[in-house]
Amino acid sequence: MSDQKRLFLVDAYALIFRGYYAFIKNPRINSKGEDTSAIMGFMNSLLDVIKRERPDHLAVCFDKGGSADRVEMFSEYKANRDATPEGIKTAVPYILEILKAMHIPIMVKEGFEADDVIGTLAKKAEKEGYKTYMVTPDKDFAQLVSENIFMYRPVFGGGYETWGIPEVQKKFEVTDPLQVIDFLGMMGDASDNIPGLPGVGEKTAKKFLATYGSMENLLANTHELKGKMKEKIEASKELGMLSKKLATIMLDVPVEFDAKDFEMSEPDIPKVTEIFQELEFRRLIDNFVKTFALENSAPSNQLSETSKTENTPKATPKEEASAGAGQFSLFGASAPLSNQSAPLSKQNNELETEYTRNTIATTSHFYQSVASGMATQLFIKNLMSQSSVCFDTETTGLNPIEAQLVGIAFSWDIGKGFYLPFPEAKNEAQELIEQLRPFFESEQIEKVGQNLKYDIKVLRKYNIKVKGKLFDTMLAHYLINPDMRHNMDVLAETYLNYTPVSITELIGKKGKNQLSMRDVPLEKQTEYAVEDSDITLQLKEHFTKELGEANTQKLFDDIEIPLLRVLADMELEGINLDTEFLNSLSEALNNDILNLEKEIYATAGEEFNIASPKQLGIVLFERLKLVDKPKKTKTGQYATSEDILSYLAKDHEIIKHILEYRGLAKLKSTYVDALPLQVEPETGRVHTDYMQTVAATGRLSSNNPNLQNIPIRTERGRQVRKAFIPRNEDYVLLAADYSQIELRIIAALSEEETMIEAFKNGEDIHASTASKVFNVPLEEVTREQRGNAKTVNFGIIYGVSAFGLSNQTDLSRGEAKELIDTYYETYPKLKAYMSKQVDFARDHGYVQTVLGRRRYLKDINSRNAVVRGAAERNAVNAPIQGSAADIIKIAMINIYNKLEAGNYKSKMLLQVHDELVFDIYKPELEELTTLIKTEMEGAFIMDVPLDVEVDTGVNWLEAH
DNA sequence: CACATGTGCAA
DNA sequence: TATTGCACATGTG
Repeated sequence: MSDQKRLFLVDAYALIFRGYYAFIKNPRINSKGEDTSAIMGFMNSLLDVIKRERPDHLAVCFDKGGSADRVEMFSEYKANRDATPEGIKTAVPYILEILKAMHIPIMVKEGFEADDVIGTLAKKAEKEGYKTYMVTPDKDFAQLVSENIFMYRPVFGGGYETWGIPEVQKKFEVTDPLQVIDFLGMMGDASDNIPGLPGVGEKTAKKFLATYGSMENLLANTHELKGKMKEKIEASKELGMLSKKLATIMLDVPVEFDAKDFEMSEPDIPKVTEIFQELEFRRLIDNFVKTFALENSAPSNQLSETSKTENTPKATPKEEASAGAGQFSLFGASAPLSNQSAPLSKQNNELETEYTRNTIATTSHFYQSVASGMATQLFIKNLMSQSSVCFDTETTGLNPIEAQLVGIAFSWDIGKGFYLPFPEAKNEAQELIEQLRPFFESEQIEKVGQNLKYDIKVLRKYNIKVKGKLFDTMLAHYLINPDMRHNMDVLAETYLNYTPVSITELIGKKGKNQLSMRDVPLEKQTEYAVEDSDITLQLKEHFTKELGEANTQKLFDDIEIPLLRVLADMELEGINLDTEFLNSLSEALNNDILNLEKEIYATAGEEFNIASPKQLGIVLFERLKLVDKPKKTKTGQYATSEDILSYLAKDHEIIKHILEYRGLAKLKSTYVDALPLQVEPETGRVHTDYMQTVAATGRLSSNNPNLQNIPIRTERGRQVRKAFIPRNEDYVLLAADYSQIELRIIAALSEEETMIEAFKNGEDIHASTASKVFNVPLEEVTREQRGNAKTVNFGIIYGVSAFGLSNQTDLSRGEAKELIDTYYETYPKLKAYMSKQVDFARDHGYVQTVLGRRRYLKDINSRNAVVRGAAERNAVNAPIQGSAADIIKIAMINIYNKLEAGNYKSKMLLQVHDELVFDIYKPELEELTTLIKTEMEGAFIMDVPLDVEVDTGVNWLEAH
C-alpha cells in the first residue's frame, strides 16, 4: 500500500443516470409525488465511495452546455438522445445543494463535458504526483487509464471494480489504453451518436485492433479486407476519422488543478440531514451519519494495487435484527417455544454437538442445515410449535410438474433459519416429506412465502396439501403497488436495502452449463435457500403494515390468497389437447403457405423472406414502389403492419397474398405448431402458468403457453379451438362468459340510467347505443351503425380520441368527433364519471376498483401532455378493467369452493379475463351449469345485472 | 445465446 | 393519437 496522495473525480451525470435507471422499474416516489430515484441513486454511490475509500481529495464534475467543439465537428453529436427525463432534471438542483452542504467541491466548465474536465484534471494531477480515480461507469474513460490514473467503476449489484492498465488491456484486447479511442471510433456509440464504421461492432473492432492497432493503420490498409466489409469501410474513411475524434476525451480544458481546491472537509451534518428529511430518505440519513461518524476510526486506505471486485452488502437489516441473538444457540431467545414439551437446553445440546459442521454462521446471521434423522425429528418438533413459519422450496427446475425437491428452507425468527436437504431417491424424499406433512397440513400454523403458488404446486406433486393461513409477499406487494416488479431480489433491495445471493451466482446462467440445485454444495444451498426465506419473513413484516395502510388487507385475505390455491389447482389440472388434429391442421396450413409464397415471389420478381418486415418493406416500397411516400417505423424501416397494408390491398393483388400469408404463418408458428410442444409428457396435458402479479389492473396473465390469446375472430384461426377437448368421452367442455361485463360496470359506476335501463331490459347494447346516437328506431339500426357504436362503446373504456376512433372505423376525423360528442350527449353521466375518476386520481394519486384494488398514477399531474394523457386514460380504464378482474376472481373462488365441497369430478381449467372454461363430468352437467351461472352472476351485485352465457361442446370452439 | 424490433393474437 | 397482456420470427452482435 502506498501513501501516494489520491484524488477522486466523480462523473456526476453518469452516476445520476445510472441511479435513475436502476430504479426505473420501482421508482422512488416520496409523499409529495416527487421522483427521487436519481438523487437516491447518486447519493448511494457517492456515500459508498466515501465510506470505502475515505478520500481526502474529491470533486464532483458536471457537464454544462455540452461539448461545443464536438458539435462543431459533427452536428448530430448526441443528437439522438431522448430529452433528459423529468426525474433527472428535478434531481440536479437537489444534488448540488446536498454537495454544497457536504462541502464537496463541484467542478463545471461551460462548453465542456465532464469527461473532458475529468481527463484534464487527471492528467494535471498526475504531474503533481497524485493517483487519480475516475468514479464513473462509462467505459469511454478507459482511454485515460495510466499508471497513476484508474477507473473506479460501480458494479451492478453493489461494489466497485478498479480498472488499471492490465484490466483495460484485457477488457478491450488492446496493448495501450489509448487504443480504446480507436476501439470506440470503430464500433461507434449509439448513446453519444458516434457513428463508427458501418458494419463494425465490438467483435470486429477488437479483431481490427489486434491486426492493425489503430484506426489510421486500418484505413491505410483496407486493401487487405474482403467483400462487403471492404467496400463499406473504404467508403467511410472520413466517418472513421471523425468518429475517432468524437470519441477522444479532450485534455486541454482550461481548468487548473490546485490540490487545496479538492480537499474534503467536515460536512454540515444538520444541513444535509435536513435536505434528506425533506426528500424522505430515512435510510440514507442513517447511512450518512454512520459514514461520517466513523470517519476517524476507519482505516484510511483500502484500495489494493490490483483490481478486485467487491460485493459486500451494505449495512443489512440482518445485522440490526439479529444483534444480540446468541450466535450458536439453535433457537433464539425470542422464539416462541412455550408449547415445547422437552427442555429446551437439552435439545440445543444434542443438535449443536452433532451438527454444527453444517452450520453457516457469520457475525450477522445464523443458518443451519438439518441433516440426519435425529436432527430432523427435533427440528420438526420445534417447527410444529410455531404459529407462523416462512418456507421456500428448492427444486431441480422451474417446472413444478417435473421438478423434484432438493431441499426446503424454513425460518420463523428474523436473522435465523434452517435448511432441510432432500435425498435424491424418490421413496426417501417421500419418507422425509411425510414427516413434514403435519406441518404443511396444519390449519393452525401460518405459512409465509414468496410466490407460494409454486411451492404449493411442487408439494402437491408429493401429495401434500398446504393448509392453514397463507401470506405471500409477492401478492402483498402486488396489492401495495401493482405497477412495480415483485421478484424477491427487487423487493429485498427496495425494502431491506439488501442484495441477496443471486440464483445465477449459484447455478450459472441458463442454457449451456447451468447446474441443478442438486449439484450445489450443501453449504451454498443452505446459505441461499435460508437467506431467501429469511428475507421473505422480513418482507412480511414490512408488507403487513403497508397492507393495513393501503386498506387492501381484505382484498389480500379474501381474494388474492384464496385465488392462489385455485390457480395452483387449475394449472396442475391442465387441459387435454388434440395434437393429431393440430398436426393435420399444420399440414394444410403448410400447403397454403407454400402456394402463397410462390405467387408472391412471382409477383415480386424475386425470392425473399416474407416474414421479415425489413425485406418485405424493401420489396414493396423500393422495388415495386407501391406507394409514393411509405410510412416508416421509429427506427426508420418501412412500416408493413396489417393496418397499413390493408389500405393497399384493394389495389394490389400481392398485398392480399402477403396479408393472407402473414395470417397463416402466424397461426402455424404461434399456435398450431407451438401448442403440441407444450404438452407435458408426464400428464399428456397442457399446463399454463397464470401470473397473478403482472397486470397492473388486477387481471391475470397466462404463460407457457398463453391460453388467453387463442384465435377466435377468423374462421381459419378459430379452428385452433377445436384442439382443446374434454378429458375423455365422459366429459364435455363448458365455457361460461360474462356478457359485456366492462360496459355493465361503467354503466353501474357512472349511474348512467339510459345505459342501465338498456342492460336491465336485456337489450343488445351496441344496437341500443347505435339506435340512440344515430337517432333511428332499434329495428332500423344497420350493421354498420351497430359496428361503429360497438367500437365507440369499447373505445370509451380505453379513453379513445377522435383520431383513434377514425383509425379504427371508416369514419373521418370529423365524423368520429361528432359520433363521440353525440355519444356523450346520449350518456352524459358516463362523461361525468370519467372526469370524476381523473379528478380523484389528481387528488389522491391513485384510482381504485370496486374492491379497493389501487393503481397509482404518478404521471397524472405531469406537465407533459402526452404522458399526462396516458395517465388520464389509465384513470378511467383501470377501475373498469380492474373491477371486472375482481369480480371474476370472486366467482372463481366461490365456484372452486363449491366444487371442492361437493366432491364433484368436474374441474375448472381456464380463465380468459371474462370467461371460465370447465371440464364437466357429464352426469354433473345440469347441476353445474346452474351452479356456475349463478355463482358468476352473483359474484358482485350492482345496479346493473351481470349476465353469463353458458355453452358446452366436445371442444372449446363448440362450447361458445 | 441474448436482446431489440416489428408484428399480431386475445379480452 | 385506445387498455391489458404474451410470443413469434428476424436481425444483430
